Amino acid sequence: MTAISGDDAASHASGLVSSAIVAITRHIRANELNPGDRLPSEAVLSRELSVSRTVVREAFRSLAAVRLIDLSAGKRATVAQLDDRAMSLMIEHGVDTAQISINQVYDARRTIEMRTAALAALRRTDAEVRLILGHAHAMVDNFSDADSVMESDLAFHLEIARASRNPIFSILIGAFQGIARQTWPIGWRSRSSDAERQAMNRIHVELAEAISAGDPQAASQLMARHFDESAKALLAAGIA
Amino acid sequence: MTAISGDDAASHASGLVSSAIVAITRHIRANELNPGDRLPSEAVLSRELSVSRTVVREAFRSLAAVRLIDLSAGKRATVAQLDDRAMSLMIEHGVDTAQISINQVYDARRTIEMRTAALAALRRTDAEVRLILGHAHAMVDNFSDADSVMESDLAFHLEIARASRNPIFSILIGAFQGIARQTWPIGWRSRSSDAERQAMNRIHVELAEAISAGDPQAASQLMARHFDESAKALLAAGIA
DNA sequence: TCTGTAAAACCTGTATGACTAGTTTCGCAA
DNA sequence: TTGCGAAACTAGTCATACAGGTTTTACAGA
Repeated sequence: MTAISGDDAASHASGLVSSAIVAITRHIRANELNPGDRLPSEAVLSRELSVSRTVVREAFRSLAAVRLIDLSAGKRATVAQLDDRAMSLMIEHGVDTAQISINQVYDARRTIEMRTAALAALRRTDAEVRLILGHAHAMVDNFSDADSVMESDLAFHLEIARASRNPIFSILIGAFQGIARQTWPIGWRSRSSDAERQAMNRIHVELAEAISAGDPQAASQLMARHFDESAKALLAAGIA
Repeated sequence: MTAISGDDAASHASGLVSSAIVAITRHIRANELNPGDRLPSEAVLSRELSVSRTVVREAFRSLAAVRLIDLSAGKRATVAQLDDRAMSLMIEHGVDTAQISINQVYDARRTIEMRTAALAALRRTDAEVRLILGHAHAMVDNFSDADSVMESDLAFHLEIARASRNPIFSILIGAFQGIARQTWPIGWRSRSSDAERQAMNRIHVELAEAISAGDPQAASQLMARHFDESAKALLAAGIA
């Protein structure tokens, strides 16, 4: 285990906390730590970096916020597994503060999900196909319960992202779901007839079947169609 | 200005710091704060939430780490503008800890940049076209200086993302550049002849011209070709 | 009345010490 | 050898203090 060097060679960001953050990430890299591995305690770091425990704690909090490390009472900090929590916060903040529009989120999702659908068609396991088909059918079956349909919808898209076997896509799709939960009911209500709603549900089933059949082109095109129709529904409801 | 409620209705995350984070983000939402707007001081929040200043500070650090707020000495915290710093950290951490492969980063970039190229062709201003063409030509002109070519290359892609007018894409492309800086020289060296290198540079010029001409299909296809050839070069260098 | 400036008030960054509560380690006893 | 309990370790939170920025206030001069 390499000792942590206290000097602040990299990073032009000022402040002891920033330096500590750099030192800690360097420690993770230098020792090739993997998710689950433990970091030095606050007391040790505080000594090695010659800063107060306060500074180390704030650095730890910062790293935990971007999900590089996990913190919990009594235990040492550990290297974390990637997840979408931090990214979700950022996206929601962007929308809340009018820096990102709903349409922009939709376009990003469409772009990414056309790809996840194609990759899922190529790479999905049988177990994944069962899950994806299951969510699609659940949407059709429970279509009188909007909330339940929404949750199946979200799970459907996330499962496709997982089947694409690229964690970047999973994280991004996961991060968009907070916003999706806010806009989904609007799209649902703007589809005035049950027929329209079931038509949307049917696209999901067709998409699941394309993935099941291992047809990336069809999967990608169906995903595109799905997003285009959702965009139309939102437009009808006045979402810019 | 609404007062901040101290209760912790939302979020199952335990701990006073997590509660404070929730309370502060709720404050931003409830008061519809925009980038640049000031938050209450640590002392005020500490009083309103009935926690120590330590807790508020750690919450602030967490929010600053995900770039929801800006901190600086003596000044009150302000709502921040979105940028790619936090996302960069996450991506680099994912690669460092073997949770994300270089190929996965490339696929994500390819997916997104095919779209930014198409959108840029549709939406770019004349000023943006000048910048994009400028970067492409700089690559051709300075091609004996690898470092300079790389920086132009990165700036080229980022400018296209900007011209796509979707901040989500800008942030993502920006976030990938840290990794790109690490792998770029490998791809460059694996192109053994100057002819090969200039061929790559020429694709950039053609792409810039497609964007300039307002041809989204061509721009998208050239971007795809560019990534496919880069992937080939990396494959030749043994990057999985 | 308006303006410029200096002092006062305010605010964050960092350090220290203390105490609680959760976790790991280690040695002893069965 | 195993199981258990005490000791050592560790993080969470609080209170306090002070240095060094920043903003506000109030006063003096025009």
